[in-house]
Amino acid sequence: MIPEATIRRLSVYLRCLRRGLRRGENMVRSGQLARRCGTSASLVRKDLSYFGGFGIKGKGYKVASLIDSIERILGINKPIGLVLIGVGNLGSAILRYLQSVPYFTILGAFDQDKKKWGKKIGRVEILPSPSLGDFLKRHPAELGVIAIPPDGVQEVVNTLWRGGVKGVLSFALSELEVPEGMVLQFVDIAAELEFLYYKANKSKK
Amino acid sequence: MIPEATIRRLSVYLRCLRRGLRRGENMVRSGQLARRCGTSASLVRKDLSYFGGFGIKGKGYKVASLIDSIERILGINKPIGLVLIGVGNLGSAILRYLQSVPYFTILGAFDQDKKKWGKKIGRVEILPSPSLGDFLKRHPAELGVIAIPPDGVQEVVNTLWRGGVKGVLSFALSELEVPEGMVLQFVDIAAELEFLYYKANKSKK
DNA sequence: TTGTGAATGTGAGAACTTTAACAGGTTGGA
DNA sequence: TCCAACCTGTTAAAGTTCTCACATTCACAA
Repeated sequence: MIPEATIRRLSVYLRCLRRGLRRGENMVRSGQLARRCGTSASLVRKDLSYFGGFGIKGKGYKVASLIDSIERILGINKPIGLVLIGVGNLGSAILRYLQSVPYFTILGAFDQDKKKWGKKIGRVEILPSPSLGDFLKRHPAELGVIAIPPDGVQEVVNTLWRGGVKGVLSFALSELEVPEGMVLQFVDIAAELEFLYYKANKSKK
Repeated sequence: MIPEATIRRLSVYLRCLRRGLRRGENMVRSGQLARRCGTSASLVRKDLSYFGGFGIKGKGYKVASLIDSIERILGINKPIGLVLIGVGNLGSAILRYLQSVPYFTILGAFDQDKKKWGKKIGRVEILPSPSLGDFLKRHPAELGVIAIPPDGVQEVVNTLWRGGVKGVLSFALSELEVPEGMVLQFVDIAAELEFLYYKANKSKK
C-alpha cells in the first residue's frame, strides 16, 4: 500500500525536477531534491522506491526520465479533461490558472448568471449551468472543480456523478452525500490560514 | 503532543458547527459531527479531548460553546492581521474572499504593477510592492499571503520576515530559504488536482 | 432517590508513516 | 584491474496517528 503522503510529494518533486531541468540539470541526488522540496533524503528514496528503482547507485537520478516516470505514475502524461462550475472571482482565477497547465484541458466552464453566458475567460467560453448534465454526455470529463457557495454544491456533485465524473475538488467546504466511488476533496483557504496561524504561534513559544 | 491533523480538523469542525448553529442546533453528538465532516466519531472525541472535556456525557456537545472553544484554541477569537502580496487573478479573488471572513483583517494588498496602485478591491486599496517593508513597520501583520509567480517569492518572504511576519501562505510552489522560526505553507491547486486524479483512478480499479 | 439509557473521555493497541542504518552496486582514478 | 568514494534501494526500528472498546458520567424519569 502506497501512502497518500507519498503521492502528494510526487507532485512536489515534479515541480522541483522541472525547475531543475529548465536550468539544465541532468542528474539529481536524493539529498538535493529533498532539500529543495523540504523533506528528507531517505524519504525521497523511499517514495520513489514504491514504484521501482529509477536511480543509478552512486550517481543519483536522471532528471528528464524521472519527470517522465512521475508523470506516468500520476497519470498526467496524457491530457485530463476538466469542467469548472462557478465562474465568480475565485472561479475565474482558477480558470485562468488551469489554462496554463499543459496536461489539464478545460472542457467547459459553467455559471448560473445569464450575463456571463457566452463570455470568454482566456480561451474558454462560459456556459449555462443548467446545460452541465447534457454537456457531460457529449464531453466526458475526468474531474470537476467547484467554485460556488456551499448551498448549491450537492446538486452539482450529483449532476457531475451522473455525468461520469469520478473526482471533485471543491473550494466550498460543505456537508455532502458523496456517491460511493466518487472522490471528493476540499481546498479551504481560510482553513489553511487558521492552521498556519496556529503553527506560527506555537513555534513562537 | 497534538497531531497537526487534529488542528486541521478543528477548522473543519468549526465550519460544520457554525452551519448547525445557523440552523438552530443546540447540541451535537460526536457521531453527527463526524458524519458531516467526513471523519469518525471516536476521532472527533479524541481531537476535542486533547484540549479538555467540552462535552456532556450522555448528551453531546453544546454547539455555541464548542464553537467558542475551538475559536479560542485556534486563536481566531480576535482579529488576525494579514497582508496580501500579488493582486493578479488569483490574488484579487483571494482578497475578495478574505474580506468576507470576519476574523481576518486585510491590512494591505501589494502589487508591482503601477497601473493598479490606488485602485480598490472591495474595501482594500492596492499599494506599491516596494512600500511593503515600510508598511509593516507601521502596521504589524501576523500572516502574509503570497500570490505572485515563483521567482519573486524569496525576496517577498525576506521582507515579510524582517517586518515581523511569522507565517506565510504561498500559492506558488517554490524552493525557498525559510528563516528559522518562520512557518511557510503552500497551496498548489494543480497539485491538488493531480492527487485527486490519482485517487479517483485508483478507486476505479 | 434511584435506575436506565446514552454518549463522552480514555487507554491499549493496530495501522500507518518516517527515520536510520547499511548492503549492494556504480563510477572514476590510479 | 583494483580501490575508494559515493549514492541508491531496502529492511528494521522508531515515531506518529487512528480505531476500538469500555468504564465513567450525566440527564432525566419514575
